[in-house]
Amino acid sequence: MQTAQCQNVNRFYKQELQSTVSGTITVPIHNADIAAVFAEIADLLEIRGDNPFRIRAYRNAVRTITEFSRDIKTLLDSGAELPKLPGIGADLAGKIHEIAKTGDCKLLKQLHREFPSAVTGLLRIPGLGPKRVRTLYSELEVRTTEDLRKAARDGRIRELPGFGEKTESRILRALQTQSNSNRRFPLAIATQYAESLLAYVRAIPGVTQAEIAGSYRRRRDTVGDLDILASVESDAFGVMEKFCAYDEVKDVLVSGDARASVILKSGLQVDLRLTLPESHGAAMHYFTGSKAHNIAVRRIAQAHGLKLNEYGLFRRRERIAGDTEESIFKAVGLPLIEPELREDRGEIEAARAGRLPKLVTLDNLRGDLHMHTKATDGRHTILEMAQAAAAAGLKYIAITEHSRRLTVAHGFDPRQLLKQIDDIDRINTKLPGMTILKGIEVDILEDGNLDLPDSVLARLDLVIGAVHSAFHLSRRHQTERLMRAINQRHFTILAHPSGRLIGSRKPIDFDMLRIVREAKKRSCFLELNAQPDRLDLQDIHCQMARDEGVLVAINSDAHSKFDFGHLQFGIGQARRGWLAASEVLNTRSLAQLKPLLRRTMR
DNA sequence: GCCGTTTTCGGCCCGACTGTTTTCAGTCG
Repeated sequence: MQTAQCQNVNRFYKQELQSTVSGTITVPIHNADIAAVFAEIADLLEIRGDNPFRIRAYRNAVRTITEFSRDIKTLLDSGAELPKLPGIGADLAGKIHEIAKTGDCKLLKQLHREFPSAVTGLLRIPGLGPKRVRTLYSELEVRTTEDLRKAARDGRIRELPGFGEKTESRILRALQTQSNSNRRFPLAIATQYAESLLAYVRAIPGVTQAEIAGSYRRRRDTVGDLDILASVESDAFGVMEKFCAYDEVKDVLVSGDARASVILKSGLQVDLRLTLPESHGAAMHYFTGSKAHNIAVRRIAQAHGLKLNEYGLFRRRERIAGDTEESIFKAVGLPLIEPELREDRGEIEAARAGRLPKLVTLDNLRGDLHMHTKATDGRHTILEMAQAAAAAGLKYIAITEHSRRLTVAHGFDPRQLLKQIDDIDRINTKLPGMTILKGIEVDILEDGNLDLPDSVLARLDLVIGAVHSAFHLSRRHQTERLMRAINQRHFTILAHPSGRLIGSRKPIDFDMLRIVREAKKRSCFLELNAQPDRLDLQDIHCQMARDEGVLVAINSDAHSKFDFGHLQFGIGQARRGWLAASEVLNTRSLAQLKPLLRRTMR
């Protein structure tokens, strides 16, 4: 049966290769492209001064489409209906069809006749919103940041109604630092700045407690800024001044009684909000977000005749909840929703129905199935890695070196791998309480074959397959490559499935749902690689694996004995993907794990 | 432009800070 399947995949794959070679190339339209059209429409409508709710509808659609896990164009091309998506009505659905079909949108073209596309770029400049951009364009014909710089330098901006000298110089300053302003920091990097700053804030006299809220608390893979929330005694004095005097502060953007924003020398923006203890829970909820989640919860409050803001939950003037987050949720009839779930991706409905998952925690992990040693591109020996893993509370690990194709990493050939198998057998006899499994991170070649022969792979406990080359292949080609890899006889886990590197490399293009379903069929697993610049699977794909019943392995991909700390970031991402401990492969005991890895079962 | 625990029309989340203003608009989160 396996052979027949492989042949099918093989045939399909070759057809795909031929069609690629014969040059029938059409510009692919991805969900991101459709979302980008709607985002530009929203920007231009806003500059035009259109109905704010119409604009919001486009912005909501951007989010919905970006997070929709299936490729819309592929879906529509296959003849399937566009499923009913929240916030997408008849009109927007029509435009989605239009964009998927033609790559363009009449409304956008029409807007371009009123405003050049470039003006939307001006909205990214801090201090410039739609009204000012419109004024700049209509009064001074400012279209680009270059036009803007010139107008500011010439002193023409200060003359405009509603503008002034300060606004003009602020624009000039913003233009100088613009390259940094939209930068998002990987969570692990932000963590380094956050922890020492938080300790500093906690030590300011008058501060009774301080926490980090925002996307940091929701464990997003990157954060745009840090939101620190500090409860202060009612007579506290000088807290803001102390905060702004922090050693690493480069620039103070705003500073009032309740709120201050600063830029650190690293470029990271930090907002501090002060709150009184009775409002701490309300403020934590409010500033943890996400925005979409907050709006949804506020709507529920409204439906109960209540008003929710960062100070509490109110019935008319009376505060009825707010000291803890739990009190807020309870008062609107919901159980506490974990921060990682607060994205308005169904968590409120699940909470209502009592279907919230009990999310996996770091303590649940019993093993780590992906790491390297100094034999290839790691820094420590097998024994050192095993000891560090044991110290981190793990019961088993798998050593998974690169394969020969990855020469830069000194990947193993069959002979080297066989020698390591012997080494591990020897070391295993000396390590009570820790088991080392024998594995490999074998390259998935461009044709979907693996970089080492079955005869060698058969000797291992697990085979992790990974893409390290040919990132550019077409969606169809890439999908078939991965399908073929998963169907290899000894394949166990698909490592860092999308290959993305946060901030530097886009994910490869493939049909994730097809791969997830194939993994299910073949009793394979998907990895959530916990390296801070990977965090791959992404959250929504964890959710997809969960929905399809495929277990996810949360692995450190450690290249050093100090890298087991990565696992906390993997856990954060897994929690964002709704995963419970039972849905994570390496929460299993070794005895439970082994049968799952045994390929003879397939 | 979407949507319905009161609704197919009339709503649509809420407040702080700044600068340019003399009471508020614009921006931001």
